Amino acid sequence: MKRILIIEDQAPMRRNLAQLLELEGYAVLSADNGLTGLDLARKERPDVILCDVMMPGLDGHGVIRALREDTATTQIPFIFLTARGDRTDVRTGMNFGADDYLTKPVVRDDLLAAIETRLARAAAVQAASSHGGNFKPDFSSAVPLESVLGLTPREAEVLLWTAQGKSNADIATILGMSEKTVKQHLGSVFQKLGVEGRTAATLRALEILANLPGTH
Amino acid sequence: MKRILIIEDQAPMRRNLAQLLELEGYAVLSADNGLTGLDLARKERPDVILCDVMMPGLDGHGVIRALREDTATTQIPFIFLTARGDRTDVRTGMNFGADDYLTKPVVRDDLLAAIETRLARAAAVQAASSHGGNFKPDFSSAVPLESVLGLTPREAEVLLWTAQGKSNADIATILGMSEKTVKQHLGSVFQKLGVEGRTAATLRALEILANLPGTH
DNA sequence: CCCGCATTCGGACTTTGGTCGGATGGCTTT
DNA sequence: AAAGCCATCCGACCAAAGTCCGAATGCGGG
Repeated sequence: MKRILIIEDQAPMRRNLAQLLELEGYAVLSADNGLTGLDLARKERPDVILCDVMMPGLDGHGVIRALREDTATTQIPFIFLTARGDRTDVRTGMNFGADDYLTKPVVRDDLLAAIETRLARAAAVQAASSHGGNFKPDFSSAVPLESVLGLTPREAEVLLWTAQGKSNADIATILGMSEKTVKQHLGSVFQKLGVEGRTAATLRALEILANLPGTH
Repeated sequence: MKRILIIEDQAPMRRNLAQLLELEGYAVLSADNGLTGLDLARKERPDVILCDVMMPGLDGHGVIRALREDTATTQIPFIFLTARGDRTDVRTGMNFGADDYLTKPVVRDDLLAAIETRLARAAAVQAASSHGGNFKPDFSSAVPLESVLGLTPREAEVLLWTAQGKSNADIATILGMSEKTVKQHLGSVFQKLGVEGRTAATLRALEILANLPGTH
């Protein structure tokens, strides 16, 4: 079940929204001010956040700014609620990284449509990144292995080819060395990584090569 | 350099936007109608799309609907341009999954702020999914290997343990069979996957085990 | 200059991985 | 019921991987 966080200082409006969403099958969390809302968002990581702009203390803009600064909450869809016709408010909110806004009084259909759209969008992004081609180790450079695992340049090169499924003989040809030397280097690698066998070493290498930033 | 696609049927407005953005250091692509815009978006995968709503033929809503249906373009930030005060247009656009909107006439600062915000947001999402521990193969079940690679249950189990760096002897103990049998199954696996050696097979297995959806 | 280190290679050996052929039992097809 | 397919299993044999010696080269810093 999807979880929605409502941050709204006016009690009747807050209860209205909560009731409406609960009837639609959402799990609702509520906060009556920016600070406790921010706190709840960080702790609970809701699927969508609904937040009023005008609030005493920490207002909606402050809330989203704080959320967007934290990598843990930065991708949570954020919809804010604003008074009708206040164009500047809307723009500043969107420029802080909000995903949508709704003008008060909130119409039921608009609210539900906005929430569902943002949920669908978040799901699409997630699916694209976790399903599509997420596992793409970068075999273009041995440097990361060298620095992260504390290997020598040559050892790192040998491991790089090993992690691509090459045999010792192949690697010897590729790197222009004797097969004995390949074995020698691999032996050092095994020792430094504390593993036995090339497959275990490959796993360690892939952990690094597949988690590199900026490989797109 | 970031690439921006402008879809706008009115030539003066289109040229204005293009010039402004080029001065800011963006690479600009232009289209004067929905269809060619859609085509360009699919081929070029720009970093941001700027699109007018009112256009003869395929309008802005049609464009975004088509883009959101295709997984390749679904996460491209989409900002649409609308005539002032047309609240319904804005809402339907947002409900199709647009990321922001701007009211015409477009103010320079609003435009740049909106673009930068969406770029930053896309970058944040990307960083979160491709940087933090992305490589987490799920070794809890052999079924995916079985179905995706067309292996028998036993073969899939053997491959599952092989991909975790276990030796044939270990696997024999774990699965309660002779080491010879482990070898036999692995041989079949190699043949079915068209690979030589356990490390190459491990890579193929990880491609599947690390890309499974819903492992969060 | 000498020491440490990375890199290179060799021989001889043990262990592991991989292939080939053969056997069993369950299952469907004829 | 017989024939065939397939998954599972195993033994013997050969090839590759990995280990334990030793040793040569070249490069940088105390």
